[in-house]
Amino acid sequence: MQTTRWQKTSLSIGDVARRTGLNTSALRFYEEKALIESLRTPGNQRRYARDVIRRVSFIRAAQRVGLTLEEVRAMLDDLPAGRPPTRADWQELARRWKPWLDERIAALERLRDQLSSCIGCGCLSLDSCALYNHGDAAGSLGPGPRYLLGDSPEDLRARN
Amino acid sequence: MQTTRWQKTSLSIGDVARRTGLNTSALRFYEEKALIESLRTPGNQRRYARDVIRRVSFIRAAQRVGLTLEEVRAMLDDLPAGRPPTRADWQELARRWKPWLDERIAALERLRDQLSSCIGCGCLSLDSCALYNHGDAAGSLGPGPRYLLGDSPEDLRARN
DNA sequence: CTAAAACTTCAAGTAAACTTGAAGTCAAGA
DNA sequence: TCTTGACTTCAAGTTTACTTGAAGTTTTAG
Repeated sequence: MQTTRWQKTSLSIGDVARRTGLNTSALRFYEEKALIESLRTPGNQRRYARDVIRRVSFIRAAQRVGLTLEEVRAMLDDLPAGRPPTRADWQELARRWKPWLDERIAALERLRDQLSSCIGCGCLSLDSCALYNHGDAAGSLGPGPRYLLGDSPEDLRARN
Repeated sequence: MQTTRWQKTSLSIGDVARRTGLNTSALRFYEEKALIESLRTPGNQRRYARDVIRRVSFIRAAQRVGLTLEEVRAMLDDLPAGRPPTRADWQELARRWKPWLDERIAALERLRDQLSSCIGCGCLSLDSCALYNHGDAAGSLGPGPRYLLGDSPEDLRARN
């Protein structure tokens, strides 16, 4: 474990793990998936540029709102290759991301409102109920678990 | 394939699949996970009560906002056993669910605002930046993919 | 009554996002 | 110098939520 003396120019995988809260195995996995990159020491150990922290943090933030790693990779591909991204580069990325996030929020709000008005409605004509419209955009998300940030129902129940 | 003559009292697995938009295999899987239940014909085929449609729709809706099947099962366990749930039962469930959904929406909004103000800030003191606070509640969600409803970044880019 | 459609079980496969373990190499402090 | 701790690769395992396929049975329409 290296102690920060002045300003380190390169970080070991353990350094990055500590600063991002991720496991080293996750970082190697991300590299394998071309989400991050590294140089090697003569002894074949990874050394990361400082901006990898920002990059990893972005990845995690994106995951939290429901993006897959593939989707995140696609977004990160828009960042310039070869040179470390500037503030403007990140801003551009954020700008592109925001409407997507806004849509996501809107969809969640729609669903909440639907549920409030529909789940309790007791309607017997199932066909007219928004809950039963399975033909909408969110129909087939594919396999695998999907969850977001926040509490589980258990947490909520425990709280009352 | 049975044609609805008057009002059927029990539904085959194919009926339920058609009405919910799910695959029959998914319905068997849900039953295995105790999310739904069925009776059997003398020939060992499944027959569902009509309220299974509502139940399945609820499951899908909950999944869309990010609940795991386990979490959904926990919520459904609050419904009365033995008798078909009444309108009041569903209302109660919706009531319990709403604040959770609201929290979720709020968290998404917080994240959006953080990103708008933070990603583009170019701050060099990483420690003070919200993006870099990996110690928050959403830190460890475990393995597996997580995604929600909505467009992928590709969709958004294609649209402009 | 018979053929086809729909159903049954069970085992195995898939995808995403990692983790774990084995077996060995590198780096840093005493 | 030596001994840890940190690192390396690679293969295999884990979880969630299903799907697919094989091999056989039931139901239903004609």
